[in-house]
Amino acid sequence: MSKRKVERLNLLKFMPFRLNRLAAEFSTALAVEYMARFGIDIPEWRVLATLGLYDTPRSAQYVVRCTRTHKSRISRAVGSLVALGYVARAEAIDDRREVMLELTPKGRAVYGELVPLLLKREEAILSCLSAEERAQLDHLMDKLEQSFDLVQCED
Amino acid sequence: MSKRKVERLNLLKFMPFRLNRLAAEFSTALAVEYMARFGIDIPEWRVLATLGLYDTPRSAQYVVRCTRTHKSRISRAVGSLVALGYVARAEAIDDRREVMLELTPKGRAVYGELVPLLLKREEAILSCLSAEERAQLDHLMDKLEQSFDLVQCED
DNA sequence: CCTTGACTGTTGCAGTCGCAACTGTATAAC
DNA sequence: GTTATACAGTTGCGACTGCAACAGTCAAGG
Repeated sequence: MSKRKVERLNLLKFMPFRLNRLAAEFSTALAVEYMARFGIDIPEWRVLATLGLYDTPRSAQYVVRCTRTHKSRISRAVGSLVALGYVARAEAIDDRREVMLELTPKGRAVYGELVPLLLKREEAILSCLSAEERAQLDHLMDKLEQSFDLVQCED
Repeated sequence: MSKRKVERLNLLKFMPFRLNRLAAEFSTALAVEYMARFGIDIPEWRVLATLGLYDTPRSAQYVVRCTRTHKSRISRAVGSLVALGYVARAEAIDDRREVMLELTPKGRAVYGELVPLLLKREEAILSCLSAEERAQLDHLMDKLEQSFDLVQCED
């Protein structure tokens, strides 16, 4: 009796594994656009993307919340971007603990050049899905993100 | 003239970013099950899962292909698992370059204990989706994986 | 004012990762 | 048999990451 059959798990059907693989592949496919061309990596791209979305300076803390990336990672990414001349640091006037960040003209130029390339790449990858499937994907991501409380990024 | 409006990109709607975040959150939520309890990390879990699916030994190279994880990472993960007594290494008879791997009884016990826990966790996280939505998710992942050629893992 | 606690951003440190070089083995060509 | 090429797995090394400790700043309470 007993000796129940062992429950098995197919890694290829296991969602966290699949998501990790897909995310890694997706990122790698896009990274070629900014890695070599502009000398920036993923965390740096995230800072660039966050700052590029607005026309007014944002604090580092804001970037941390928006990108859900660890503050040490953001801090170092900002350091690199400043060294590259893409981002300028300035003290905040109202709260001198904060570091206000904004894109330099050079940084804006890179942003303006990079965004269409990345959107085109994303589009190319998602082109294996129909319009309806893409809407589904968007919807599913929304729901999963909400269940993880990943959505807060107030303006 | 000119000075076209700069195309912008909302990171929160950008699929590679969303996938990365979701994958990280998903993995973290599951990692608590095996990290503390059995002292293994993600690459080690992948090896365990691959070997646990079958009753016969597999080569390290097989695990590499199946998990799409770099061979150095697999090599080190196997080292840890051997040290923990979960996995046994043996030379292959037909090709002495290969290292054949199989779970020890202790490793099988861990696998048998771990799998239900992980499936339960996965289930809990995906429970925010309806049955239809889950089928959609599965289908979308399949299509995206195929477009990346992530599917090959022959038996 | 002064103390306490909280918050922002930086940095030292230890752990992890991927690349590339290396060892040992197999296979093919001669 | 010998040589050359290809492959499996390991390991040293440099790069990156997160954690925790830290310095500087702010706000509240006595």
